[in-house]
Amino acid sequence: MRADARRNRDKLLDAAIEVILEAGGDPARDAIAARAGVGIGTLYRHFPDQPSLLNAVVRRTLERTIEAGEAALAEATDSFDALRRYMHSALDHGIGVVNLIHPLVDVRDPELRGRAGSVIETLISNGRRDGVLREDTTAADVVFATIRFGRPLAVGLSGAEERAIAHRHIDIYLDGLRGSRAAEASPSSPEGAPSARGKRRRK
Amino acid sequence: MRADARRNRDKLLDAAIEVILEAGGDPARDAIAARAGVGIGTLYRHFPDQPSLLNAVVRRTLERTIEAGEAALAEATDSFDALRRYMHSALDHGIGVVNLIHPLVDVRDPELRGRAGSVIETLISNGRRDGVLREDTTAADVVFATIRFGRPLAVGLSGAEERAIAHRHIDIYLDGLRGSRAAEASPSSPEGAPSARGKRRRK
Amino acid sequence: MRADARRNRDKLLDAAIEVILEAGGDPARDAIAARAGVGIGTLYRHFPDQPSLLNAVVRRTLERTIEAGEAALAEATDSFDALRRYMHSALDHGIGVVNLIHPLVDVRDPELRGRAGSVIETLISNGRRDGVLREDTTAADVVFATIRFGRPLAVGLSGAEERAIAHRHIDIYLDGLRGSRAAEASPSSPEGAPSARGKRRRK
Amino acid sequence: MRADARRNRDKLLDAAIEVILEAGGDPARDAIAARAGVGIGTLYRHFPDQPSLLNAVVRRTLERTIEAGEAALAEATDSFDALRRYMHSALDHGIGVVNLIHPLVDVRDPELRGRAGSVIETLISNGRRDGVLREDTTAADVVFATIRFGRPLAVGLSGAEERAIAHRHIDIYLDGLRGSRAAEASPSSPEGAPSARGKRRRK
DNA sequence: TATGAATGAGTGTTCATTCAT
DNA sequence: CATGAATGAACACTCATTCAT
Repeated sequence: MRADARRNRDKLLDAAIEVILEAGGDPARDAIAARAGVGIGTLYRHFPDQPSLLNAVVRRTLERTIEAGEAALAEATDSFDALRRYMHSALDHGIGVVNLIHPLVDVRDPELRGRAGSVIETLISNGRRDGVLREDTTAADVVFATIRFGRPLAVGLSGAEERAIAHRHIDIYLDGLRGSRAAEASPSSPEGAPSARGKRRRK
Repeated sequence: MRADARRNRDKLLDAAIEVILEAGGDPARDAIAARAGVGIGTLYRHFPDQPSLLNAVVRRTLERTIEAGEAALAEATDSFDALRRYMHSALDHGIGVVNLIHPLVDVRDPELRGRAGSVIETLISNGRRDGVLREDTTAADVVFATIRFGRPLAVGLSGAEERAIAHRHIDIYLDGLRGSRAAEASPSSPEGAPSARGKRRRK
Repeated sequence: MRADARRNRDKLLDAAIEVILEAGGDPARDAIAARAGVGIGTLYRHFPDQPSLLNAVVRRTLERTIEAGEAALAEATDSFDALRRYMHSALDHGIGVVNLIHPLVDVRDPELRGRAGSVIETLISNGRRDGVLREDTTAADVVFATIRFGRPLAVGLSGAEERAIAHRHIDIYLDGLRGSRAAEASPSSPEGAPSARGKRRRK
Repeated sequence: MRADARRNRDKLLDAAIEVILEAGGDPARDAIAARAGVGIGTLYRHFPDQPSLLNAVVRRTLERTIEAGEAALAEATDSFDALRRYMHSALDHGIGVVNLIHPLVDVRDPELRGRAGSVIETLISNGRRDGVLREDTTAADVVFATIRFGRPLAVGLSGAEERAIAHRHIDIYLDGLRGSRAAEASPSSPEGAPSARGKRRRK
């Protein structure tokens, strides 16, 4: 691939992430091309259809998120701190796009999925081993929640406000994931209730 | 207003809420009309432009949510339970639409805003007074979070899975909102609440 | 026909003439009904389809115009004055609607056509007999021109300005229809010009 | 601008003038696009909204009309002939569109307005200087009348019949604008009539 | 009989995608 | 390869007409 073509491809992906995080999951094509400073034809040359563009966007975001998780595992002072670093980093890397555009996306790459799953599992199992996470913590509690906190609330807040609120929500949520206190505080634990309730609640 | 016109208006609002929660914040007009079982012209008679429809949707959702909050304050066994009931009810009443369509909406009714603010403030101040919420809990910690948990993740999950995950996330988040004394304050955990709540919550 | 029904019919016709002269030849139905102060259903009861409404409008206008012509013949001081009175009266009676809506109208009533034709022919033949109209004056020179001057210019002028301009144009045009002067004044007649011009003009 | 784009723009303007003169002032967009032989999207690319299209149409017509007037001033044998050439040319160049679509149009270009006004004023002042126009001739007598004669009567006449009638009406009207003989021909002028008439006529 | 709500075909406009330059 | 003009299907909206109240 020629150098200029590679450069255009990168500009397009960056532009797509920006536009998606600003305007939602169904980005206007010319908006992306205009943001990237190229013609609409160039966008279609690099990404002939919608899935190919969105897949590339998700892939780029996932790669960055996984790297953030691996770094967190390597650098964190303890296993709770590792999870915390991971979730905040994912937010900063735009993990929200995954959710927004997912219906149209199909990232199958086994290597990528493997690394992503591995990072999450390690974060959770370390936390449970060290007694800093609830015993019943699942991957869904981390993955889906991270995606949820990455989505813009889109209520007219500035980007800075959005980010501040999201980080705050993550901190509170992480506190809810702590095992120790929950375990101590509720010896006659209500743990069974939620799942039971869940079953009854769904129609 | 004629009886049939009122009926159609209600059908349209219900349909709009359904479609918005399924398909996102910019619902296709014919989809709403078709869902309501009326012609497209009828939709435009009742809601001549997009803001008027979305405002009505938000208003209806807010009214229901406020009522749920007032009921929670009246019926809850303790102030943490009241907040818990409120957040789960808001989710069940489709609070997520508020977020999704907010950019186009402008609900100014002071009476409604007053009631909404009053419910939230009471829930939080009661909780802090009783030492079951973090000292630094703010309205934003409740309002924005409730909206966030109300939004569909839209990752190809069924409606039932969506709801189960959202309720689970709320429970974890609520645990994170517990104050320092929460551990001491709730040794006799609120076993009854969940099942009772569960029954009341289903429509 | 009940008295109130007759009243509604009249109100609708008056409203239709007003709306047509203001907004052009394709009047919006609800605008007419609203102007008349009745429901849209009432309009359709009286005039089940477009032609029936427009025919009634044209008929009413023609009747008034014919009466004006007959009065002009009876009261005028001379035959040129009769024609002048007729054209100005036709303008005041809204003759412009005839032209605007004609494509959709089909006034066949032989009696009406007979009276209309008779008035015009008498006006012209009297004028030629008295030497106050060009020898070559035809019915088309009067009928089509009268319609033309009755049409609003619609260039943002007020109703009063419109009427003033139209009456002024009629006076000038009538002067052009005078016979004596034309005959004497253009001995080196411009007759050749039109044909020569005609050749150049047609593409 | 690319050569093909320029070509399409011209085709669209020509088509718009044709359609407007045939069908009236609110031309159907697909009709224009179809007449021009392009897609509807192309029309919107060149003229994103109605005013921009109609402005371009008026501008083109005005330019042609002004050129016709300048040519008439340069080539005419006398000052009455110049005015006659101008009015007939304006008709041939579709001056009628100005009137039909004016409410939606806003041609502000000072240079264009200046040239247009200058041509008209010169035509009239020359005519008055040479004694071939009524002393009280105004620009409105020429401009508005020219527009009026340019409008189709739309009474089911063919294009050729329309044009023949309009040119005939112009010739008669021009005769009415002659000054010298008007004074001589109507010594017992009907001056009283207009005002008396005026009283009766105004409501 | 009058009313105005409901209908849906028709028209206006946007935007994803193709293709000539 | 890059560009941006052209295309037309899809969606938004209006309004003539019908019909329940």
